[in-house]
Amino acid sequence: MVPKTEKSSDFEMPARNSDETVEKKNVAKDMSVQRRASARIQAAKQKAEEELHARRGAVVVEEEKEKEEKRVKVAKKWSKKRVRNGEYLGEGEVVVGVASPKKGNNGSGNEDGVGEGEGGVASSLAKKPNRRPFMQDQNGVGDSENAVANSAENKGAALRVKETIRVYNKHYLHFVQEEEKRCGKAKAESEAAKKSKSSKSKKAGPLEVKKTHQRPDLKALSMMMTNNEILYPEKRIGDLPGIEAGHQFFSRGEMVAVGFHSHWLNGIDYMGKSYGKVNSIYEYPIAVAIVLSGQYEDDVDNADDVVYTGQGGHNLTGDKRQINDQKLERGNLALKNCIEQDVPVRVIRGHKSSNGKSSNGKSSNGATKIYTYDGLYKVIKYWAEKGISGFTVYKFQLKRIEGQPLMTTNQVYFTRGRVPQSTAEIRGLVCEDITGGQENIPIPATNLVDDPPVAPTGFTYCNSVKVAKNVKFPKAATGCKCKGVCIDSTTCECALRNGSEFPYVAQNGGRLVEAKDVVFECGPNCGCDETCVNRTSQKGIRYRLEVFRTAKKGWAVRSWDFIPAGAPVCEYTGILARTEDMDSVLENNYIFEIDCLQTIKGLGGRERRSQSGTFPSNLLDKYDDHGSDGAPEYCIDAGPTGNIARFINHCCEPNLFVQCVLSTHHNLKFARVVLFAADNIPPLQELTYDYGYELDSVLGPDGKVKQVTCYCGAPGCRKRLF
DNA sequence: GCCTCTCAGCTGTAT
DNA sequence: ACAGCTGAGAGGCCC
Repeated sequence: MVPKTEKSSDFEMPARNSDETVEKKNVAKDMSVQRRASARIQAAKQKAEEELHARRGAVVVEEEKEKEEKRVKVAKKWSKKRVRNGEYLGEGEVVVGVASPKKGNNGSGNEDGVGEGEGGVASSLAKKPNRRPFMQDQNGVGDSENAVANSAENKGAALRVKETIRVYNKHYLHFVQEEEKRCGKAKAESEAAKKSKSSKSKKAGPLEVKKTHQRPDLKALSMMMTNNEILYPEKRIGDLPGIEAGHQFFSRGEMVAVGFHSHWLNGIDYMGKSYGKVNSIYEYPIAVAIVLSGQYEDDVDNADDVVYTGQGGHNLTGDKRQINDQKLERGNLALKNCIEQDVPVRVIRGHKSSNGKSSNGKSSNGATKIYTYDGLYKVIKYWAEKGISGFTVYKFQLKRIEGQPLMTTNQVYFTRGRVPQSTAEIRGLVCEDITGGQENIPIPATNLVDDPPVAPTGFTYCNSVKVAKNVKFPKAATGCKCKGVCIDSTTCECALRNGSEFPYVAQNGGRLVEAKDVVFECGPNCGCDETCVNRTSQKGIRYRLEVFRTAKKGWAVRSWDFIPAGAPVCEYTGILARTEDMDSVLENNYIFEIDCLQTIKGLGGRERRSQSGTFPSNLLDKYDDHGSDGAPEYCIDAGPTGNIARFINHCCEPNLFVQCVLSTHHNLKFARVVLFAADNIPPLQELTYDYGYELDSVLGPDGKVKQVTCYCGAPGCRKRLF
């Protein structure tokens, strides 16, 4: 393969991921050694939020008040259940009836979130004096004028949707953690009981051990309802701001969390008769959303016509067959009423993922089903017929409303179906494995942009961090004394360092529950073995990744597998060097400052992860020698040598986040830098993280502030990389 | 009008 | 294979 000099026009985001340095000659003594940081700067986002608030205006205040009263009611209703649901109380530790502004200490470390002014964007659009349900126009599709006026708010709304789902995922993982703890305890108790039983050979009392997990997804939803974290808690007709046709959800729970379809079990979501008391425009019940489950893969693509079977008459506990006649009531009646009153219905299609295995043979993901919003449909007609079992079933014919964006195959189908299954199927393959066999799974490179296509060159692949000669790397710390795998978070020393909690859940091969200041993993001197969950980030690449060429951003990375939120993607490797030694390096875009300490302390414009101070000050005393309150002393240079992480691009609204991890030693200055999934990431979506440059922080050779345009394309893009 | 009770509805996950 | 939990709607109760 012949290396090719890049055309500078290819690099509007300068020299990111290029293997050949661009414009070197123009830079004499450039101060612009651009360094990535683990915490992002929020200025631009905050500004956008403020503008949004201003736009909402004072009118909304009154409406919010009204809404607030309703929230209090809902919270009261839910308070009992919440107590029953377990110990984890979620963020804000909400007291009944008090609406809590939430801080989204999740994922990318973004602040704000859903809670603050929950449903705010929507409410300004939705609220009419007589509480008429939200509807953009008679067809349910906004006219162009409205569309323009709403587009800016929709951007914010899309972000709110994303944040809400992150909150849901966080609650979900907390409850998985709680359940794993409970099951672990139950297992240990039952084993102990067995032992004593056999030793005594006496009849022990019946010990009921509930092994199965108790639906952490449902608990997460309960939690969100209690905390008023549901983005759109009131049912609405028509589209919801921030969710356009083609939007993918990864569980029924996500849709409930957003308020897109308000039940995790029912197929038909409808507004009941009680809505008629406050709004006499319609005859209720009327349907607002339906889920077509599992029958989609045999359907014709872009099918605009749907025949939907009504609900009822099923044998719920047994074989799920029809055992009774369906009646024209509840959801069925709601759909019928939609015909007569010309009310559009949101149609969501559920698809099964074809397989859950990655090429390494391990079970790779948690998503077995995804749900795609297919747009607004109108119910054309309905009829009753005798079903296969001989009982009456109601059928509803729905037709997609015209004027909505057409679904492409990629949007409609789960993209996994399009993923290559072998190297022979890969289009534009330029390198079968850039790792040279160093990773568990080969990482191919593809190039459909350049002519002739070239492979990434100019670096040596290394799957672990190499230490520069002049750096004294800390010695390995003493570890925990656990045997086998660490289970008891009250005795495992590594868990104690994490605040008496394991930071990971075992589900899907290990997932980080939430972003932390720093994660203490088990290391070489620990008593546990390599299967211990507290070594999650040390297990190498888990997903089938691909390096691919883009037109504007150089190289980029995507996964062929679904990556669940909280799963580790890769470590950032390279040469661990002193930051001051890097000042003389020209145009190196691969330097990552290890700024764990600065993030914990919120120094240098970095956003703190733990607002509530979950990182105890005594620990900070223990792991910090107070010698470096200014700039990070050490960095990782992935320029000459590095791994897959060096190809991952920046994005202002990324799907990965940076997590500092300590495993072999406990020196924060030398923390490992690991990238985790902030969201559920579908196959073939580009992987990105926030480089975290502070605006105006990079100076050019002339001493002036250097500005570089960002081309990430995110709706909330800050327009500048730095 | 408010409160309480009943029951339809089918997914997610472990085995 | 099986646990899971909301919310519509009906009925009862009180003012």
